[in-house]
Amino acid sequence: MVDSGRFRLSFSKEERLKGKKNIEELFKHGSSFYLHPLLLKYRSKAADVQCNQLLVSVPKKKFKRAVDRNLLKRRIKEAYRVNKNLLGDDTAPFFHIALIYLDQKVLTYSEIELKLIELLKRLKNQKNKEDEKKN
RNA sequence: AAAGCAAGCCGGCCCAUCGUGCCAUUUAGGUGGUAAGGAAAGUCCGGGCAGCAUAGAGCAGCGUACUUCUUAACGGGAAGGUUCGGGCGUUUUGCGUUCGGGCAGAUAGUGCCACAGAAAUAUACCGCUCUUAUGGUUUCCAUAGGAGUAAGGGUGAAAAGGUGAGGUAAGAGCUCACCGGUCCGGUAGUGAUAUCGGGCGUCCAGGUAAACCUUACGCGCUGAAAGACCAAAUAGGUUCUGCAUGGAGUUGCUCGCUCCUUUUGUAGAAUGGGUAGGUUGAUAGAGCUGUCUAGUGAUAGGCAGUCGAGAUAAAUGGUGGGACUUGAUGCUCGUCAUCAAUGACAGAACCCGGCUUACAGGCUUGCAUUUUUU
RNA sequence: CGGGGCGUAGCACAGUCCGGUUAGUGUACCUGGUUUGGGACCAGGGGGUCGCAGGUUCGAAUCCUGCCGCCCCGA
Repeated sequence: MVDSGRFRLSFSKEERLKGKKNIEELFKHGSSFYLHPLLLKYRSKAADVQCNQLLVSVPKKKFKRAVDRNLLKRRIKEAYRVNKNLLGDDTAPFFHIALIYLDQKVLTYSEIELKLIELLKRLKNQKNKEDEKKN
């Protein structure tokens, strides 16, 4: 399942972050990058997960209409789906990731994708550093 | 044909490809099917469903308010009544028609009615009329007082029915006619009411109940985070068993034995509650489509066909191409090319019936206007 | 999903329950005075679709209805 998911650019239920505990832990102890308009929070989870897990959030305060929030979440999830191989191979550690949209306007898909690629590259670098430390 | 008003309906297409939820199938790859709305929205009403409460009735509280009907129910809807306003027709101030807004009770009681005004629920400020006294220029006028008066003036949103005639010192439903009001009776209607006849001038007399209130009717409370079920890890509860231990008795002492509303520790087993988490509730229903019957209609009933999302940190998106609409630009002015808007409002969260609000564009019907053709 | 509250001058608030005088207070702003000048102080002044739209009423910031915006609470 995990391998096929990685090669086929899928984004299935297993790759979504859920559960109150997981999310509270991520927001309490996770590190973060910010690149307008996205805030990326992450926390490495070596042991108990089989793949990276993602959570997307668009604040209700910024977008009152449910249509706008759904559209942005879909665009972000799509951008992650297409570009998630930038995080590298399927070796541990895996991450819990939260993407929070912080702009006031609805940006187009191409704009969001560019920023997300940049963020994923940064996260990859962070992962490599951690590996070096271990070695 | 054009623009306008009203009502109703539709409200986003096609192909390829990469992905998402659910269902089916399959040897685990995969394949097939299916996937938001008319408002899914606001959460303003009403139900279903679930738990708790509950003998019955009343009080309190909340809601509704012309009539009849409709419905599971409603503050929704239908038909009717009445009144006000607009349009049209007739005709002349009535009737008809159409569109829209209202609708229990103000003689059951209480409260309030600022400012202005003499007076705001009761009144004599100015005025009008008669009269007494005094004075004068003795027809008449002035001053002071008494009586009558609600016609006129002025104030105000509002001043004890309107118009006309008679009447009078001046006036007044004081009297009369008409209109309006109210009460009683007849007739028509299920009824709101309508209409006819008669009585009432003590016609008892303002507004406000979206002030308290009265009357009639309705409502138990909570809300899917309801409720039901399964249940890891950790800690702890209860019971049983083993071992160790404390106290009392037996005894001179120890062991042993017996007892303790069984002290404490430890090991094992069983068991209930219950958290994370999961399953269910939860998608075939007051369903949809067609047709027939009943009814003015809302709606009801029969028959036939049909299954159209079921997520839960929450499923519909990305890319490329083509139609279509709109806008801009270009010019060899064509129903051509290029570019842009990827085209309104807006995303199911237990389910229904309504209401309210948002909505680009298109289509249909009706109404009246203008131009062209016959 | 359910419940509650708020919206009044540039800003922070009264007034709303129980309708009626010019919608008031502080601060900010403007003008003048005071001072060598500034601050503080004193005097005067301007500034309001009372969130929007309907309705009830003679009269609405206030009562009723429907919208809009903001904030808070409940797992």
